[in-house]
Amino acid sequence: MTFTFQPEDLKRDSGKKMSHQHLFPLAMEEDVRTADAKTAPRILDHDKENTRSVCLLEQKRKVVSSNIDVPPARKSSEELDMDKVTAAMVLTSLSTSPLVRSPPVRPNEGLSGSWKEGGAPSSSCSSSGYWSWSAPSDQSNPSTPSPPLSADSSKPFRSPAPDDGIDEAEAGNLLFDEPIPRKRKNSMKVMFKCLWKNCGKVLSTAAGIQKHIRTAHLGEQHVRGGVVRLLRLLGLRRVGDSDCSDGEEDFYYTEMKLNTDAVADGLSGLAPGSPSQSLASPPTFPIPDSSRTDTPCAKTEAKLMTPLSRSAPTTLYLVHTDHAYQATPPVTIPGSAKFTPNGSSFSISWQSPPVTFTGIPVSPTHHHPLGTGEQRQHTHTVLSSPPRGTVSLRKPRGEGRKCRKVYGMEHRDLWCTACRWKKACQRFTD
DNA sequence: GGTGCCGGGGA
DNA sequence: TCCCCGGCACC
Repeated sequence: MTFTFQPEDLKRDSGKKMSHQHLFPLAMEEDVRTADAKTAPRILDHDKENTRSVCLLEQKRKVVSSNIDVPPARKSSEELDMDKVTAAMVLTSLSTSPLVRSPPVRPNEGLSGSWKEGGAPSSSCSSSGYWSWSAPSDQSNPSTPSPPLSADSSKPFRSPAPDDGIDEAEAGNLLFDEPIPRKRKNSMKVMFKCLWKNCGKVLSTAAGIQKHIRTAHLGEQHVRGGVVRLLRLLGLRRVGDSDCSDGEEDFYYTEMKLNTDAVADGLSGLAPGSPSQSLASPPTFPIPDSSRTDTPCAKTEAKLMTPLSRSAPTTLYLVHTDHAYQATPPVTIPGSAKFTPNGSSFSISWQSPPVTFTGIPVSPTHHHPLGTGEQRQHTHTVLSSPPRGTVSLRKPRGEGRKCRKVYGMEHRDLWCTACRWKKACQRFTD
């Protein structure tokens, strides 16, 4: 696969090579030293230049090979550095605000690569041009769908993190959403990915990922810093946090911007539910092939909702709660999310009301003495029908016999006035 | 098509 | 305010 960014990359590489001498004199010195050690006895200026040029060539080769895709064999040589790289990358991503972070500005760009969608290609991916491709197509032709995803392009967008299996699964999942460029504009979501080795869990909230890291990786001794962390999560992040008694987990997760469709389509298997995640973190289910299916996104974060199908429950929920007379919770979301409740199902304690997603649509529990069936049906109609333009809060039709039925047309004078006037019957009220 | 009833209009 | 009716939704 060829990338449109390659010229820029090459130019950048050349520029980097030039700047490399100035910006990283130590490395140059080291190279020169090693070269000098080899050719020390016969040091001449000309020889120096030669060795320097050789070093430049080598260095250029290094830089290029670190920026442009390298076959996977490269990983073995650099795998030991990945932890450092990952740590640096996480530091970078943490030191910048997730909202204003600009992908191209990134130290360690050559090695770590910006594995966000807009940045340089990831060095660990043999064909990572997908995300980088989408960026120009975003600008030039926003309505164009993403390029044909060939089979070998299924390793997009990925971090150089060591956990490749999970990343591949996740990346493959992220590929399933088609026109990423357009959707990314209005439906980006920041996810948090655990960078712990062989973990790679992705949660939708920092709290969730921190808790995950804390509990799953760092151990429980960090719970004591929960207050500090809570303050930080409440917007006081990294303020007064200098003692570093806590927050160690910050270095084990990173943020990544995801398309919400990708999230919606593929997030379900990502977060192995630490059951006390915050409300935004999606519950997960064991997916055997690590491919993501629908996620039960019946949560408050509308950002995670797919605009079409998955927004329906939310919309219904909102519409539903708008009508106060419909006292029942929106549990009759008609087959919206195909929950596959495993044994423990999940009664996540997020605020979305008493929904215990057991997979069975719960019928409203009105206590109408007579006419529960009709009432229920009416409620269902309200829920399943789109919000009408004409808000006709038409009263549900009374089920009892009315004057018309009781007395018949021939005894219309016996009707109640309302019935005579074609109004709601006042005699046989429901 | 029958029925309930909302919305509107005329007196 | 009373009375009537068109029209709509539901059955």
